[in-house]
Parts: sequence; C-alpha cells; structure tokens
Amino acid sequence: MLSSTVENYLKELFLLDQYGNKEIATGEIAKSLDVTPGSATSMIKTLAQAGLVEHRPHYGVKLTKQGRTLAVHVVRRHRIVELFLVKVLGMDWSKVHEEAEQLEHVVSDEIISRMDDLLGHPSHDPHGDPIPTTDGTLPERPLQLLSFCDRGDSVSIARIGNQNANFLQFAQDNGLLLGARIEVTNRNDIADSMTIHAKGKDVVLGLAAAGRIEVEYA
Amino acid sequence: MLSSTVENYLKELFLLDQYGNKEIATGEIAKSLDVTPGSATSMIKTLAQAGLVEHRPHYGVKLTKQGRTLAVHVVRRHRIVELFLVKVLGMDWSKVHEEAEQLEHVVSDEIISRMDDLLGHPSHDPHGDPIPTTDGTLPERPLQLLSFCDRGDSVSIARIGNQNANFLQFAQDNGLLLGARIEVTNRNDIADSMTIHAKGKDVVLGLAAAGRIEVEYA
DNA sequence: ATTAAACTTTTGACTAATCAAAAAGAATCT
DNA sequence: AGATTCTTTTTGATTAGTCAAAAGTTTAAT
Repeated sequence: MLSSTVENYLKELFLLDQYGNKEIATGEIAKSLDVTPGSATSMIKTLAQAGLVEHRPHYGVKLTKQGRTLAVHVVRRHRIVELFLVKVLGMDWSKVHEEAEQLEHVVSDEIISRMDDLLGHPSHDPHGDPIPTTDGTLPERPLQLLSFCDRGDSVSIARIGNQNANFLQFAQDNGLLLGARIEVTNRNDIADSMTIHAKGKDVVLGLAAAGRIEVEYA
Repeated sequence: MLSSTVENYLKELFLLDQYGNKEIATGEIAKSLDVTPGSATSMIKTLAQAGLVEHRPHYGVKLTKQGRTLAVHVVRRHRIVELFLVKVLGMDWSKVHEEAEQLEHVVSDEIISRMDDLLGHPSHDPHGDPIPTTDGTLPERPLQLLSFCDRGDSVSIARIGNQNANFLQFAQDNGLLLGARIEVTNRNDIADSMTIHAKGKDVVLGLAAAGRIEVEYA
C-alpha cells in the first residue's frame, strides 16, 4: 500500500504531464506540492527506487508505466469522489476538490465502484475533468481555451481548470457553469482581458483566468 | 487538527470505557490498538501533555472532558459513515467497519452533516451502536446480553458488539440480523453454549459469542 | 517480609517525511 | 573560456510514531 504522500507525488506528476512525454523538473513538482526542492529530490529518489518513476539527475523525472497506472487510479478516485459529493450529497462544487484531496487516499476500490454505479458511470467530474476508467483510459474531448476565443464567438463551457474555491465561487456567481452557453462580447489583448456574456450578465475576465476555462463550439 | 493516530487512541479509550468512570490500563489500550505497551505509554504521555487525558503513572489513564468530546466526535463520524455505506452505497454490513476505520479520520463536518441529513438523523448504526449527536449525547437503550437469556426467552436482536467481518458474515448467514425475532431454545452452561431459533433455523452459539450480542425483550 | 509474576516505563534505535542551508551541476551571458 | 545565475542535490536536523529490550513498580503468593 502506498502512503498518501507517495500518492500525491504520483498524482501531481501525472497532472503536470498527462501524456507522459516530457520530463518534469524537480522544482516544478516541489512548487506544485508546496515542499522544498530538497524534499522533492529525496522523494523522487524513493519513487525511482520503487520503480514508479525514472529519474535523470539534474534533468528531470518521468512516471514509469507502473507509476502512471497508480497515478491514474488516484485521479479516478479523486474525480469520482468529487462528483459523488456534488450529486449525491449536494455539496458545492467549489468545496469538493479540497474534500476529495483527502478522501482519494482512503476510499476503497469497492466504494469507488459503488459510487461509480450510483452515478451511472460518468465520464466527467464537476469541473469538466475526465474520469479515467478502471483500465486507465481517459476520455478525450476536443476543447478550446476560452482565452483563444475571438470577439463574437458563441461557445459553451466544458471545463474549469482552476480548483481554487474562490475562483469557482466567482464563476458560479457569474453564470460560468459547465454547459453554460456564453458569448465573447469583447476582447482586448492590450488590456489582457475579455468580456463574456453569460446568463444576461457581462463578465470581464483577465486572459490568464480565461486560460483556465475550456469551451467547445458545439 | 489531530492526527489519525491520536484520534484512534482517543476513540479506543472512549470505547473501552463509555462512561468515563474507570481508568484504562496502558496494556489494555496497547492490546486494543495492537501496539507495544511502550508505544502506548509514550503516546499517553503525549496525550496528557495536550490535556486530552489524565495519566496516573503505573495506574492508568482516563479521558479528560476535552478528550472525551473529541473522541465522541470520532465515534459519531465512524458510525454515520458506516450507516451511509450500508444504506446509500448498499455495502455489506460486515465490511463497513473496516472502511469507516479509515474514513472517520478524513470526512469533514460538512460531509457528516449532509450524510446525517440524507439518512434522516439516525440514532443507531448498522450494528446497533448508538450514534452520538453533535453535542456529544449518546442515545441510551436498556439492552440485555443474549448470553444472559434463559431457555424459552423470546427477544429481538438490538446490537452486535463484534465488528469482525467473519463473525458478522456468520451472523447474517444465520438470520441474526438487527431486529430479528429470536428464541432461546436451549442453554447449557456446562457446555458453555446456547441454541437460538431464528428464521426457521437453529443456531448454536458459544456463550462468549452470545455475550457480544445484545437483545431487547420489547 | 521476601520473592516471583505481571505490568509499566524508559531507553535507544528505526522509518517516513520534512526543512534549511551548503555544495554541486547546468545554463547563460558576455 | 570565465563568471554569474539558476536549479538540483546533498547534508544534517527535526518530528511523529513505532518496536525491542532493559529497568523499574505494583501486586500477589508464599
């Protein structure tokens, strides 16, 4: 059995590089997990020892097949728990990420499987993130960053890639929910901002914030 | 925030003496938690330091008011989670104790409160154990140990005080479920056993096993 | 009242995970 | 190439929790 700490390192390595092409720098994982670089180095050595990552000292680290499999399962647990908390317990989507961060390490496969049944084998979590299947496959969707949309584009929100509770609360308060139909009414690259029309309201977003929202033209 | 380890010590001290009258011996808590006596001593000192227990060296340990409050909340979380797993996720009652053992340390107050709502503020868990309220009160019922029943007694099962999955599986297979109407058809103190008639079947139980089952005459 | 048995506490060592700060390696910029 | 900067690794300490075994207490039994 893996410790929560190990699971968090694996999960974070996976999230930093879903496709497993690039090597992750020690500093990057350290920053993501809010530990010092030295701590990350020593954990990476432990993971390499266990065959969960490949480490090229001074260059970076990469999940092995085995490590990736474990990581994907942590992500699956996380996302199913998130959706369960929203759909079954009626919790606010802005809070469930934090809760799932803890629960993902202790819920058994049986619990996950039953939640999955109860939810009808969902493909995406409350933030639009794909839920890996038991065999480790991730459903793919062709999405577009909202920050790349032009004035006049009419799209619907498919994913919010920012788990910060305040940001999610803000999004909710302004009608930026999954599936919401929105229109880009203005865009100003100099001012680094764009204006979105959603649910009868105008919302101004910085392009950085818009870059964390993904949409589809469908 | 308390560590899982601390929560386990507090919970176990509470379960070993619900009423808070007697002092618990170091060896007793060590055995319950499956640690060496030395480990228990050192943790007890930590708990005493934190004001959660009173320790009379060489005699025993007792929860303080503060320690008891925290312990009761762990027990509440445990029991609500158990019932939730059975009622909402449809899990087997023989397995939920183990699951709850992990979950009790990470579920937030909000999750517990929503589970409690969904379950309709239940008073007892799937094993018949009382669920403490938020203010720390435990519902009381006048129960009788099955092992004290005489031949001919007709009673109903109210509580199974043995969380072992195999025992619970056995109980289930033999119709010894909560609320089941049973009759004591025989009792042999020499052979240390009794025979119970439940759901058309006869079941022979050792008195030790019967001592972990509580019944009411109602 | 001594001795033995049972139990508790102390001691020293270990593991996992962390940090701070020093040392080493790689990259960049003249 | 040489010096500076940035990043990574190493080193040494620290904390929580554990165990094994030695030492100390209490209780019980002769």
